[in-house]
Amino acid sequence: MGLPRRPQFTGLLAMTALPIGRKKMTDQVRVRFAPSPTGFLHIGGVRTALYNWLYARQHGGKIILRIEDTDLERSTDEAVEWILDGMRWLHLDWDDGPYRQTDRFDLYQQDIDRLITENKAYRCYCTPGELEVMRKEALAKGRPTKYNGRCRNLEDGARDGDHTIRFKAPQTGQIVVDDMIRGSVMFDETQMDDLIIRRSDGSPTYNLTVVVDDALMGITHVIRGEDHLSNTPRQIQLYEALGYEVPRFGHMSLILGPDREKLSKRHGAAAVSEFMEMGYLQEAMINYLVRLGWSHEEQEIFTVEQILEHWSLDEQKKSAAIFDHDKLNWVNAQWMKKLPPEEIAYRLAPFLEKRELVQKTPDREWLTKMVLTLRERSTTLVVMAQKAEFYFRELEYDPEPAEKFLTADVAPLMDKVYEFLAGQENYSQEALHESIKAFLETEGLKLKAIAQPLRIALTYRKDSPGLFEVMEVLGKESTLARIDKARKWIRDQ
RNA sequence: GGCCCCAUCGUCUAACGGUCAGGACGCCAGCCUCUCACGUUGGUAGUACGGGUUCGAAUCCCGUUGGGGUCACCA
Repeated sequence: MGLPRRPQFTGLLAMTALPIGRKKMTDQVRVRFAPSPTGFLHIGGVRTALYNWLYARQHGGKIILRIEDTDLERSTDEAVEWILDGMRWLHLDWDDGPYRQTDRFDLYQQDIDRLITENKAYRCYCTPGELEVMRKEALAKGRPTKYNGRCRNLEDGARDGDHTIRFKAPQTGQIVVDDMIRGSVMFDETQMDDLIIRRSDGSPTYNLTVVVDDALMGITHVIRGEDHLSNTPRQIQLYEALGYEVPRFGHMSLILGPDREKLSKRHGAAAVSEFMEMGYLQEAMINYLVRLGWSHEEQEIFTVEQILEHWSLDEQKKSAAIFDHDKLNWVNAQWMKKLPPEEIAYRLAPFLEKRELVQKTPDREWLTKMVLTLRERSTTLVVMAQKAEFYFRELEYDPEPAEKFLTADVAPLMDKVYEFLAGQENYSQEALHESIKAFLETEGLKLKAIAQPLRIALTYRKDSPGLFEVMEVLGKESTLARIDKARKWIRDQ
């Protein structure tokens, strides 16, 4: 339909960055969002992106987008698109990237070579099958499942063939993670495993690539989910082995499902795209997500600008939060009313198209008026599109209320109302309200007497927006046609 | 199971060691009203347990319990 379509993504929000805490270029904040393109963009990933974005914008820093696609088996281009779409939908823009790790394999290889040369990594010839056996054995005996070090001190050339590269993890001492959210967390190096840093097919693995990239890209703050906390000491060992500066870490609590387990698809929606399709507003998603684990006074509804002004990473709660759809719905409903109706009309358009409801070529102004009648009773755009249906096409009467209200005894009254409305020219809701009230008074009647029958006639349902608003949006012609149709329906009964 | 993290209403969260433990969602009831909503008023409901420290503990310490995460040639 000829509805105006605006480019989905603008870099506009980048300009809302507060110039607070701006520092010299040398210690400028650099954060990154580094999703792996192995599926849909999880809502938890979105929250990570959001926190990084906020942190960068608050500190006048940069945010880098990096696609971690070293898992050649599971990574897809489609998933990369999903990530970008999600970021754009939420207006989370980035300053650099997207980089893809598959474009940077030679960089990782250089550092792997360096580790081998410096005797900080070694070739491991154990097969997946052998490793599996070792692991099962260890688990059965009830103790640590780490690699037994069989190939750790192999003579050069002692074995040949397929091999992985393992990092020789230091085994003495302790590692302290000074976490921005959790405070200091200590790990014992005896727990550290000799991680595989290069697969037998030559591709580097996650723990190596994150470290190399974060170091090379000058990342100063790593903000990510708590599920990465136990990876952190391993990564710190790698930073040190490679002689790179260790960044600051901040591990945010996870989002849980109602059963208190990590939120996933089986809890219902977990992908951004689903929320988009369910008709949630971008503003509401951001608002809801930021309130999960953080609060400011007794405020519930925040614009991005307000979040930027008040939010702070170190005020973030440490405990995991359960995703509450009811609360999201409420937040969304607030935003449905808060955004300008023209804006809602604009965003509603695709949902109307999906229901094939725009054949009437509605103009923007008309659509806005319609939105005004619907927004108080629509939690999402999908709900609004549903409720809008009667404006666009003729429907079957909802049988129960039709039988109850469209009865022979209201027929004469319907006739009178029809005649009266036929004589009216001003179909603004205010005028209609006044004139009909006055008219009914002369008839010695109350609005109540005719409200429900009229409602069924005009909207086919027993629940609807106010009658006068409906008439205004419908216009004189449709209003009369529908009342007439109801009169005939009554007669045919 | 090892290691790590966490713990205030059902849920999201407030509370410099001194508050009748506050707000929000949900739920219930009243009001508003042409229906449904919106709005509004009120109600329901919580410091996991046990020890300390202290004149005084939701708050600090220890333990228990509970929940979560993580232990891959995934990220």
